[in-house]
Amino acid sequence: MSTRKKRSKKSRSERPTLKDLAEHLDLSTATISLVLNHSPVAAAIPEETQQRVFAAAREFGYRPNYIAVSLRSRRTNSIGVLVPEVSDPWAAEIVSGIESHLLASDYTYLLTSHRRSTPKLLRDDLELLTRRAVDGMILVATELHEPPLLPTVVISGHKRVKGLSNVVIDHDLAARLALAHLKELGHRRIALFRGQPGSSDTEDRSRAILAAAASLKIEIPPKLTLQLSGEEGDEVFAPNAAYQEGYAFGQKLLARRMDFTALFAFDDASAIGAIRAFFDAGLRVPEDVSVVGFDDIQIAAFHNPRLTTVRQPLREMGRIAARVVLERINGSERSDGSFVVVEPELIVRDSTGPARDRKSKKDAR
Amino acid sequence: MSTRKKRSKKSRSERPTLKDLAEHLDLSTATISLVLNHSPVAAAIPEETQQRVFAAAREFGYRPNYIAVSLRSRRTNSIGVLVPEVSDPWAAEIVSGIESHLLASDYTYLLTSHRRSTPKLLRDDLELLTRRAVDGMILVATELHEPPLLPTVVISGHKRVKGLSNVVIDHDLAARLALAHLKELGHRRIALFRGQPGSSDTEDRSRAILAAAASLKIEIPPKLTLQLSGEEGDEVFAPNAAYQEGYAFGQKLLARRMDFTALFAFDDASAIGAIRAFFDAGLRVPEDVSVVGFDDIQIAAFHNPRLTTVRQPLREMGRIAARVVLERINGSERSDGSFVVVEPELIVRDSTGPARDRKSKKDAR
DNA sequence: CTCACGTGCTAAATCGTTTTAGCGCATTTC
DNA sequence: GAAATGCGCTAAAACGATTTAGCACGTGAG
Repeated sequence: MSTRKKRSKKSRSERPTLKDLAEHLDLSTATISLVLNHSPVAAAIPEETQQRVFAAAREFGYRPNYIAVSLRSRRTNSIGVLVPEVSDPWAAEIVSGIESHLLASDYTYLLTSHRRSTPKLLRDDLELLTRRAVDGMILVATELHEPPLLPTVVISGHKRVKGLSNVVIDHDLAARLALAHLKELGHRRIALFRGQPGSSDTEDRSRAILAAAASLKIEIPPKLTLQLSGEEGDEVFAPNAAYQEGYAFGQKLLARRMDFTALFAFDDASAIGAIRAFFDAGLRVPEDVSVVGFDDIQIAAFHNPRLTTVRQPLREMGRIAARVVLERINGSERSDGSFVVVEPELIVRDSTGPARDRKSKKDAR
Repeated sequence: MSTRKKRSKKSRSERPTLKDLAEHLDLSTATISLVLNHSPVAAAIPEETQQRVFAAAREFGYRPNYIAVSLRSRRTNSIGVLVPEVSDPWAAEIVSGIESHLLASDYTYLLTSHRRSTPKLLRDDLELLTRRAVDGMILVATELHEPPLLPTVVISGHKRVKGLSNVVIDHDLAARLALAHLKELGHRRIALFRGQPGSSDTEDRSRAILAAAASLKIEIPPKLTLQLSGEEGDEVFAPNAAYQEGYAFGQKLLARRMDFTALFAFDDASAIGAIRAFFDAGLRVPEDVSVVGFDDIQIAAFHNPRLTTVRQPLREMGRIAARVVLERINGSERSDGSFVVVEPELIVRDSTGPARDRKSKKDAR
């Protein structure tokens, strides 16, 4: 191949550019670009020339420089994804769903964790992603208070903000499913873990649970509702915060008068933490206390006891969010302040059982 | 401010460019760039002009266009990170460590999962990242067989390849810690889960374990060693594969003659899966079988029973890997085929206990 | 013969920055 | 009085693509 010689004339190991091809083919870069991109303008170029171009591109292993293309086209084919913490299994599963749709659509994503930091730092994260010129954003469980500058969708957000799309779960249904199940098992007075104040799901879920409890005549006394991350106002975000807090709050619950027969935890992680605390205090689950989680993260089905939980289709939600941002970016989709609502599902496993009657329970401590 | 007027003359909502500033200040873009970047050349420019430039930049909210800077400087300040699967808690924790170092160093990263696909597809992943013009790569538990084109470090890799840096754990120490612990508890014949054939840790860990077993006179019969993902050769990667396989293999183990008193699992996930299988078969852990995991993922301390495991400092390994790529990219670090070795630690919890003697065990089934 | 149109391309602008070479002028040096 | 130096800045090229306007030439119609 004489071409090899020609190529090495310029540079050994660098990737070939359009200019290199142009020189080799004795054509202009314009022509080559037109042909390679199957531009309609290229219709006028005879088949034979086109073949020469394709052949050369193949031979040289030509790949367009992404940066240059981005500069010209003003799009990077990348999405910014902001999660509370990557190593949280719940978030990881959503990210996995986002990823699968994005990569299949020839997009990449930049991931950042805000670690539940202050709103001010959150602005920095958004600023970072914007500076990196992402085409759109997906915010996971993170509330945005002002209209975004880019196509944005938030997963588990509930604010109706202009320019924002939301993917949410039907919390009323979720609450009814879980509480009806507990009621059927005889539970009448239960404890509740509310979410972190920063988490965008917290308010809506609590509201729905309280409403369902009222209509089902289940008591959830304020004394027995604990807000995760609520009291210490900690800036530092421990890696295993979710389990850890469930544990601490399980203990806190036990320290109060133990007149509840079930716990509805904010998520599976805090449920598992609480179960650990109950075990350590000599209680059994579900014999002494029933526990219902939320999310159905992977471990839920393998934990001991297997966790009864309200399943969120996390992966699916990620995929939907990805689809929606791409639609907003590429299409003429209006979807301002739109909501996509997905259905929860109650997965009954082994962490819930018939309620003990109150008196014997008190002895159990 | 008359500037406001001047700005809106050109474009309302677009970000201001150097040219906009230049027009406004009646200077050239060159000068402004020089000043803003504190270039030594700018030393000749009088303090007063510099202040004018800074002030205007602040007022206009000027941010250099990342794409343009990248095109010129031929670096994107981004790293490609390739993991088997994002939602695997083990990988997620490593990613979290990578992220913390990278973001602190003003780098971002592109994450992709290869989902243990074929080597051919893996090439596609690398190709994708290369096309996206990352400055370097971190491969997690993924073997590379040829010298990389970019600064690359692999976590848990063991190939000594030119141009590759490795972050590995001391598997000999890990094996000795775990097996000595089991021996002390009276275990003499144990089962073993080997890793997935694709996982770069598999071989080294197995070798170390077999060596340690030999020197401690512990039997690990081939009949009782199972290779995860080894037999079905499945292309499809289930999300919860790790737990699931542990479960399936726990059952498989029970189906064989149950003449082992302990299981050393390849990782915590398969350990937890196996424990689930043992429970479902009516066995207790650790009373009937002891189980040792590997990794110490977050759930390990909260599982029931709490998992005894060989701790890998996953987050730390991620951070180290990030540090090393950045050194390779920016510095004159040679580090060709270098190895950074981190220390494992045995965390004894509740999934291991004294070995039952053989006969009574057999009855237990 | 002239005009229109089609064919097969290319020149040049553009995206937004960085950076090198150097210009024009004033002052100092010998 | 010529040469050197310093000052304060700028022109222009470069990074690697995309895309619009249009050129030069040939053919066919009227």
